[in-house]
Amino acid sequence: MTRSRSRLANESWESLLTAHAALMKRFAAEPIWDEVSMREYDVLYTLSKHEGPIRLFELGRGVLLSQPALSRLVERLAERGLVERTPDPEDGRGLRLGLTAAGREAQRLVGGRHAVDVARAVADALTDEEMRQLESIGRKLAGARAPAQKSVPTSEEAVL
Amino acid sequence: MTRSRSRLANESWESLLTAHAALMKRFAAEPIWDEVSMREYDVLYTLSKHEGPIRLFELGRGVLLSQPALSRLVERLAERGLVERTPDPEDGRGLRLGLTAAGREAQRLVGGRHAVDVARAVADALTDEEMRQLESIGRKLAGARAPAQKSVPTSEEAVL
DNA sequence: TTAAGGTAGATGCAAACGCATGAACTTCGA
DNA sequence: TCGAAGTTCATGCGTTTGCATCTACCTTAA
Repeated sequence: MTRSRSRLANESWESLLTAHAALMKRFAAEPIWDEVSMREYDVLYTLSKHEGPIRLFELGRGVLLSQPALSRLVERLAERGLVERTPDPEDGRGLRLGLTAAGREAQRLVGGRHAVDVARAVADALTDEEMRQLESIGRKLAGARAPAQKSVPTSEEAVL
Repeated sequence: MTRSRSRLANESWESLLTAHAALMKRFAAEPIWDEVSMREYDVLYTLSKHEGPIRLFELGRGVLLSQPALSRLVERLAERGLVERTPDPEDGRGLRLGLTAAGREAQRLVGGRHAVDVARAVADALTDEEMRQLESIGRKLAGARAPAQKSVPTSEEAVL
Protein backbone atom coordinates (compact mmCIF):
# COMPACT_ATOMS: atom_id res chain seq x y z
CA MET A 1 0.00 0.00 0.00
CA THR A 2 1.25 3.44 -0.86
CA ARG A 3 0.71 6.55 1.17
CA SER A 4 -1.61 8.98 -0.43
CA ARG A 5 0.08 11.90 -2.05
CA SER A 6 -1.41 14.44 0.34
CA ARG A 7 -0.44 12.36 3.33
CA LEU A 8 3.09 12.15 2.04
CA ALA A 9 3.09 15.90 1.56
CA ASN A 10 1.97 16.47 5.15
CA GLU A 11 4.49 14.06 6.60
CA SER A 12 7.34 15.62 4.69
CA TRP A 13 6.25 19.08 5.80
CA GLU A 14 6.13 17.95 9.38
CA SER A 15 9.61 16.57 8.97
CA LEU A 16 10.79 19.93 7.73
CA LEU A 17 9.12 21.68 10.65
CA THR A 18 10.70 19.35 13.17
CA ALA A 19 14.13 19.81 11.67
CA HIS A 20 13.66 23.56 11.62
CA ALA A 21 12.65 23.71 15.27
CA ALA A 22 15.41 21.39 16.43
CA LEU A 23 18.16 23.24 14.62
CA MET A 24 16.84 26.68 15.49
CA LYS A 25 16.89 25.75 19.14
CA ARG A 26 20.39 24.43 18.80
CA PHE A 27 21.61 27.56 17.03
CA ALA A 28 19.84 29.84 19.47
CA ALA A 29 21.68 28.15 22.30
CA GLU A 30 25.04 29.15 20.85
CA PRO A 31 26.71 32.04 22.65
CA ILE A 32 26.99 34.32 19.62
CA TRP A 33 23.82 36.40 19.91
CA ASP A 34 24.93 38.93 22.46
CA GLU A 35 25.19 41.96 20.23
CA VAL A 36 22.61 40.96 17.67
CA SER A 37 19.63 38.70 18.27
CA MET A 38 18.74 35.96 15.83
CA ARG A 39 15.88 37.90 14.36
CA GLU A 40 17.96 41.01 14.04
CA TYR A 41 20.62 38.96 12.34
CA ASP A 42 18.03 37.68 9.93
CA VAL A 43 17.38 41.24 8.83
CA LEU A 44 21.05 42.18 8.65
CA TYR A 45 21.77 39.06 6.62
CA THR A 46 18.96 39.75 4.18
CA LEU A 47 20.23 43.28 3.73
CA SER A 48 23.78 42.05 3.21
CA LYS A 49 22.66 39.66 0.50
CA HIS A 50 21.22 42.45 -1.58
CA GLU A 51 23.32 44.73 -3.65
CA GLY A 52 21.68 48.09 -3.26
CA PRO A 53 19.07 49.37 -0.84
CA ILE A 54 15.89 47.38 -0.28
CA ARG A 55 12.38 48.46 0.46
CA LEU A 56 10.81 47.52 3.75
CA PHE A 57 8.12 45.40 2.17
CA GLU A 58 10.74 43.50 0.18
CA LEU A 59 12.57 42.75 3.38
CA GLY A 60 9.31 41.56 4.84
CA ARG A 61 8.99 38.84 2.25
CA GLY A 62 11.95 36.97 3.66
CA VAL A 63 11.35 37.64 7.34
CA LEU A 64 8.65 35.93 9.36
CA LEU A 65 7.32 39.05 11.05
CA SER A 66 4.30 41.28 10.70
CA GLN A 67 4.80 44.55 8.89
CA PRO A 68 4.58 46.68 12.04
CA ALA A 69 6.98 44.43 13.92
CA LEU A 70 9.46 44.61 11.07
CA SER A 71 9.05 48.37 10.85
CA ARG A 72 9.95 48.72 14.49
CA LEU A 73 12.76 46.20 14.37
CA VAL A 74 14.36 48.18 11.56
CA GLU A 75 13.77 51.36 13.55
CA ARG A 76 15.69 49.90 16.48
CA LEU A 77 18.52 48.74 14.24
CA ALA A 78 18.68 52.23 12.76
CA GLU A 79 18.87 53.79 16.21
CA ARG A 80 21.75 51.47 17.00
CA GLY A 81 23.53 52.60 13.86
CA LEU A 82 23.43 49.26 12.07
CA VAL A 83 20.89 50.11 9.40
CA GLU A 84 20.34 53.25 7.37
CA ARG A 85 16.86 54.41 6.45
CA THR A 86 16.37 57.01 3.75
CA PRO A 87 13.24 58.03 1.91
CA ASP A 88 12.91 56.50 -1.52
CA PRO A 89 13.22 59.27 -4.16
CA GLU A 90 11.20 57.23 -6.63
CA ASP A 91 8.32 56.48 -4.27
CA GLY A 92 7.35 58.97 -1.62
CA ARG A 93 5.71 56.28 0.48
CA GLY A 94 8.73 54.05 0.68
CA LEU A 95 12.02 53.63 2.46
CA ARG A 96 15.40 52.60 1.17
CA LEU A 97 17.14 50.36 3.65
CA GLY A 98 20.81 49.53 3.72
CA LEU A 99 23.51 48.41 6.09
CA THR A 100 25.84 50.96 7.60
CA ALA A 101 29.53 50.13 7.88
CA ALA A 102 28.93 49.07 11.45
CA GLY A 103 25.97 46.97 10.37
CA ARG A 104 27.97 45.24 7.70
CA GLU A 105 30.73 44.57 10.18
CA ALA A 106 28.31 43.17 12.76
CA GLN A 107 26.71 40.94 10.14
CA ARG A 108 30.07 39.61 9.01
CA LEU A 109 31.20 38.91 12.54
CA VAL A 110 28.07 37.14 13.72
CA GLY A 111 27.51 35.54 10.35
CA GLY A 112 30.94 33.99 10.34
CA ARG A 113 30.42 32.42 13.71
CA HIS A 114 26.91 31.29 12.91
CA ALA A 115 28.05 29.72 9.66
CA VAL A 116 30.42 27.52 11.64
CA ASP A 117 27.57 26.19 13.73
CA VAL A 118 25.32 25.69 10.71
CA ALA A 119 28.04 23.83 8.88
CA ARG A 120 28.66 21.58 11.83
CA ALA A 121 25.01 20.76 12.32
CA VAL A 122 24.07 20.22 8.69
CA ALA A 123 27.24 18.68 7.29
CA ASP A 124 27.44 16.21 10.14
CA ALA A 125 23.92 15.00 9.51
CA LEU A 126 23.73 14.93 5.72
CA THR A 127 25.72 13.70 2.76
CA ASP A 128 26.71 16.05 -0.04
CA GLU A 129 23.99 14.61 -2.18
CA GLU A 130 21.38 15.15 0.51
CA MET A 131 22.46 18.73 0.98
CA ARG A 132 22.08 19.33 -2.73
CA GLN A 133 18.67 17.71 -2.66
CA LEU A 134 17.63 19.88 0.28
CA GLU A 135 18.79 22.99 -1.48
CA SER A 136 16.80 22.09 -4.57
CA ILE A 137 13.69 21.09 -2.63
CA GLY A 138 13.77 24.24 -0.55
CA ARG A 139 13.97 26.39 -3.64
CA LYS A 140 11.00 24.65 -5.16
CA LEU A 141 8.94 24.99 -2.00
CA ALA A 142 9.76 28.66 -1.59
CA GLY A 143 9.26 29.41 -5.24
CA ALA A 144 5.86 27.81 -5.45
CA ARG A 145 3.39 30.64 -5.64
CA ALA A 146 0.09 30.59 -3.90
CA PRO A 147 -2.86 29.90 -6.19
CA ALA A 148 -3.30 33.46 -7.25
CA GLN A 149 -5.44 35.70 -9.34
CA LYS A 150 -2.69 37.11 -11.52
CA SER A 151 -0.76 34.42 -13.32
CA VAL A 152 1.93 36.70 -14.70
CA PRO A 153 5.26 35.35 -13.45
CA THR A 154 7.94 37.80 -12.47
CA SER A 155 10.77 37.17 -14.84
CA GLU A 156 13.68 37.34 -12.47
CA GLU A 157 12.30 35.11 -9.74
CA ALA A 158 10.96 32.45 -12.03
CA VAL A 159 10.75 28.99 -10.61
CA LEU A 160 13.59 26.73 -11.65
CA MET B 1 34.99 24.17 -9.12
CA THR B 2 33.21 22.48 -6.28
CA ARG B 3 31.61 24.25 -3.39
CA SER B 4 33.16 23.51 -0.08
CA ARG B 5 31.20 21.17 2.10
CA SER B 6 30.50 23.77 4.75
CA ARG B 7 29.39 26.27 2.14
CA LEU B 8 27.04 23.70 0.69
CA ALA B 9 25.74 23.04 4.17
CA ASN B 10 25.04 26.72 4.73
CA GLU B 11 23.34 27.17 1.39
CA SER B 12 21.10 24.18 1.90
CA TRP B 13 20.18 25.44 5.37
CA GLU B 14 19.33 28.82 3.96
CA SER B 15 17.18 27.13 1.38
CA LEU B 16 15.30 25.33 4.15
CA LEU B 17 14.85 28.58 6.04
CA THR B 18 13.50 30.36 2.99
CA ALA B 19 11.06 27.59 2.25
CA HIS B 20 9.96 27.51 5.86
CA ALA B 21 9.31 31.26 5.96
CA ALA B 22 7.52 31.33 2.64
CA LEU B 23 5.20 28.46 3.46
CA MET B 24 4.55 29.61 7.00
CA LYS B 25 3.47 32.98 5.68
CA ARG B 26 1.25 31.32 3.18
CA PHE B 27 -0.35 29.06 5.76
CA ALA B 28 -0.75 31.89 8.23
CA ALA B 29 -2.72 33.80 5.62
CA GLU B 30 -5.32 31.04 5.41
CA PRO B 31 -8.60 31.85 7.17
CA ILE B 32 -8.56 28.87 9.52
CA TRP B 33 -6.88 30.33 12.61
CA ASP B 34 -9.83 32.08 14.19
CA GLU B 35 -10.38 29.80 17.15
CA VAL B 36 -6.85 28.55 17.55
CA SER B 37 -3.71 30.42 16.56
CA MET B 38 -0.91 28.72 14.67
CA ARG B 39 1.26 28.46 17.75
CA GLU B 40 -1.59 27.14 19.83
CA TYR B 41 -2.30 24.60 17.13
CA ASP B 42 1.32 23.54 17.25
CA VAL B 43 0.83 22.62 20.90
CA LEU B 44 -2.50 20.91 20.34
CA TYR B 45 -1.05 18.92 17.48
CA THR B 46 1.96 17.81 19.49
CA LEU B 47 -0.33 16.70 22.28
CA SER B 48 -2.58 14.85 19.85
CA LYS B 49 0.38 12.95 18.44
CA HIS B 50 1.29 11.50 21.80
CA GLU B 51 -0.48 8.59 23.32
CA GLY B 52 -0.70 9.49 26.98
CA PRO B 53 -0.02 12.70 28.84
CA ILE B 54 3.21 14.62 28.22
CA ARG B 55 5.37 16.65 30.48
CA LEU B 56 5.75 20.34 29.82
CA PHE B 57 9.45 20.12 29.11
CA GLU B 58 8.84 17.33 26.60
CA LEU B 59 6.36 19.53 24.83
CA GLY B 60 8.98 22.25 24.82
CA ARG B 61 11.34 20.17 22.75
CA GLY B 62 9.08 20.32 19.74
CA VAL B 63 7.86 23.87 20.13
CA LEU B 64 9.98 26.90 19.38
CA LEU B 65 9.15 28.83 22.55
CA SER B 66 10.90 29.62 25.79
CA GLN B 67 9.88 27.64 28.84
CA PRO B 68 7.97 30.52 30.48
CA ALA B 69 6.17 31.33 27.25
CA LEU B 70 5.15 27.74 26.79
CA SER B 71 4.07 27.51 30.41
CA ARG B 72 1.73 30.44 29.96
CA LEU B 73 0.49 29.31 26.57
CA VAL B 74 -0.53 25.99 28.10
CA GLU B 75 -2.09 27.88 30.98
CA ARG B 76 -4.24 29.85 28.56
CA LEU B 77 -5.23 26.71 26.67
CA ALA B 78 -6.20 25.12 29.97
CA GLU B 79 -8.33 28.11 30.89
CA ARG B 80 -10.08 27.79 27.56
CA GLY B 81 -10.78 24.15 28.27
CA LEU B 82 -8.67 22.71 25.49
CA VAL B 83 -5.86 21.27 27.58
CA GLU B 84 -5.89 19.48 30.91
CA ARG B 85 -3.10 19.99 33.43
CA THR B 86 -2.71 17.61 36.30
CA PRO B 87 0.20 17.16 38.71
CA ASP B 88 2.43 14.22 37.87
CA PRO B 89 2.07 11.56 40.57
CA GLU B 90 5.53 10.25 39.82
CA ASP B 91 7.28 13.59 39.98
CA GLY B 92 6.01 16.29 42.27
CA ARG B 93 7.66 19.01 40.20
CA GLY B 94 6.01 18.07 36.98
CA LEU B 95 2.77 18.35 35.09
CA ARG B 96 0.91 15.87 32.97
CA LEU B 97 -0.59 17.54 29.94
CA GLY B 98 -3.31 16.15 27.78
CA LEU B 99 -6.02 17.26 25.41
CA THR B 100 -9.57 17.57 26.64
CA ALA B 101 -12.40 16.37 24.44
CA ALA B 102 -12.87 19.94 23.26
CA GLY B 103 -9.16 20.24 22.61
CA ARG B 104 -9.08 17.08 20.57
CA GLU B 105 -12.07 18.28 18.62
CA ALA B 106 -10.49 21.66 17.93
CA GLN B 107 -7.27 20.01 16.83
CA ARG B 108 -9.11 17.71 14.45
CA LEU B 109 -11.11 20.51 12.97
CA VAL B 110 -8.28 22.93 12.41
CA GLY B 111 -5.83 20.16 11.57
CA GLY B 112 -8.04 18.83 8.84
CA ARG B 113 -8.30 22.20 7.16
CA HIS B 114 -4.64 22.94 7.60
CA ALA B 115 -3.63 19.59 6.12
CA VAL B 116 -5.47 20.50 2.94
CA ASP B 117 -3.43 23.67 2.59
CA VAL B 118 -0.19 21.87 3.36
CA ALA B 119 -0.94 19.18 0.82
CA ARG B 120 -1.71 21.76 -1.82
CA ALA B 121 1.44 23.73 -1.22
CA VAL B 122 3.85 20.83 -0.92
CA ALA B 123 2.41 18.37 -3.38
CA ASP B 124 2.12 21.03 -6.04
CA ALA B 125 5.78 21.94 -5.70
CA LEU B 126 7.43 18.55 -5.26
CA THR B 127 7.40 15.12 -6.82
CA ASP B 128 6.73 12.04 -4.72
CA GLU B 129 10.41 11.27 -4.73
CA GLU B 130 11.30 14.74 -3.53
CA MET B 131 8.77 14.53 -0.73
CA ARG B 132 10.29 11.25 0.39
CA GLN B 133 13.73 12.79 0.24
CA LEU B 134 12.58 15.76 2.28
CA GLU B 135 11.06 13.51 4.89
CA SER B 136 14.27 11.56 5.20
CA ILE B 137 16.49 14.64 5.28
CA GLY B 138 14.35 16.33 7.89
CA ARG B 139 14.51 13.32 10.12
CA LYS B 140 18.27 13.21 9.89
CA LEU B 141 18.60 16.90 10.64
CA ALA B 142 16.28 16.75 13.61
CA GLY B 143 17.82 13.59 14.93
CA ALA B 144 21.38 14.84 14.83
CA ARG B 145 22.43 15.49 18.38
CA ALA B 146 24.55 18.42 19.35
CA PRO B 147 28.12 17.47 20.18
CA ALA B 148 28.42 16.53 23.83
CA GLN B 149 31.34 18.84 24.32
CA LYS B 150 32.13 22.04 22.57
CA SER B 151 35.41 22.05 20.74
CA VAL B 152 37.83 24.93 20.53
CA PRO B 153 36.30 27.78 18.51
CA THR B 154 37.53 27.71 14.97
CA SER B 155 38.51 30.66 12.86
CA GLU B 156 35.52 32.15 11.11
CA GLU B 157 37.09 32.79 7.78
CA ALA B 158 38.39 29.27 7.42
CA VAL B 159 34.94 27.78 7.14
CA LEU B 160 33.38 29.20 4.05
C1' DT C 1 20.24 10.63 56.63
C1' DT C 2 21.13 14.81 55.02
C1' DA C 3 23.13 18.63 52.74
C1' DA C 4 24.52 20.15 47.94
C1' DG C 5 23.37 20.38 43.46
C1' DG C 6 20.20 19.63 39.65
C1' DT C 7 15.60 19.85 37.35
C1' DA C 8 10.51 21.28 36.41
C1' DG C 9 7.61 24.70 36.23
C1' DA C 10 5.73 29.50 37.81
C1' DT C 11 6.11 34.54 38.18
C1' DG C 12 7.64 39.75 37.90
C1' DC C 13 8.78 42.81 34.54
C1' DA C 14 10.44 45.07 30.45
C1' DA C 15 10.72 44.33 25.58
C1' DA C 16 8.63 42.88 21.39
C1' DC C 17 4.70 41.33 18.81
C1' DG C 18 0.16 41.34 16.10
C1' DC C 19 -4.10 43.63 14.95
C1' DA C 20 -6.47 47.53 13.69
C1' DT C 21 -6.02 51.82 11.94
C1' DG C 22 -4.00 56.23 10.26
C1' DA C 23 -1.23 59.27 7.20
C1' DA C 24 1.14 59.99 3.01
C1' DC C 25 1.74 58.87 -1.45
C1' DT C 26 0.88 56.36 -5.98
C1' DT C 27 -1.98 54.28 -9.46
C1' DC C 28 -6.01 53.57 -12.00
C1' DG C 29 -10.31 54.52 -14.42
C1' DA C 30 -13.72 57.62 -16.10
C1' DT D 1 -7.65 65.68 -15.08
C1' DC D 2 -9.45 64.17 -10.88
C1' DG D 3 -11.51 61.41 -7.44
C1' DA D 4 -11.54 56.51 -5.75
C1' DA D 5 -8.92 52.72 -4.69
C1' DG D 6 -4.57 50.63 -3.64
C1' DT D 7 0.08 50.62 -1.56
C1' DT D 8 3.68 51.65 1.85
C1' DC D 9 5.01 52.53 6.20
C1' DA D 10 3.95 54.36 11.03
C1' DT D 11 1.40 54.39 15.42
C1' DG D 12 -1.93 53.17 19.45
C1' DC D 13 -2.98 49.48 22.24
C1' DG D 14 -3.72 45.10 24.29
C1' DT D 15 -1.38 40.54 24.26
C1' DT D 16 2.52 37.56 24.23
C1' DT D 17 7.35 36.72 24.65
C1' DG D 18 12.01 36.25 26.81
C1' DC D 19 15.13 36.95 30.68
C1' DA D 20 16.03 36.56 35.31
C1' DT D 21 14.64 34.63 39.26
C1' DC D 22 11.90 31.97 42.56
C1' DT D 23 9.80 27.86 44.64
C1' DA D 24 9.22 23.10 45.00
C1' DC D 25 10.81 18.75 44.30
C1' DC D 26 14.20 15.10 42.93
C1' DT D 27 18.92 13.03 42.89
C1' DT D 28 23.39 12.16 44.46
C1' DA D 29 27.02 11.36 47.56
C1' DA D 30 29.24 11.48 51.94
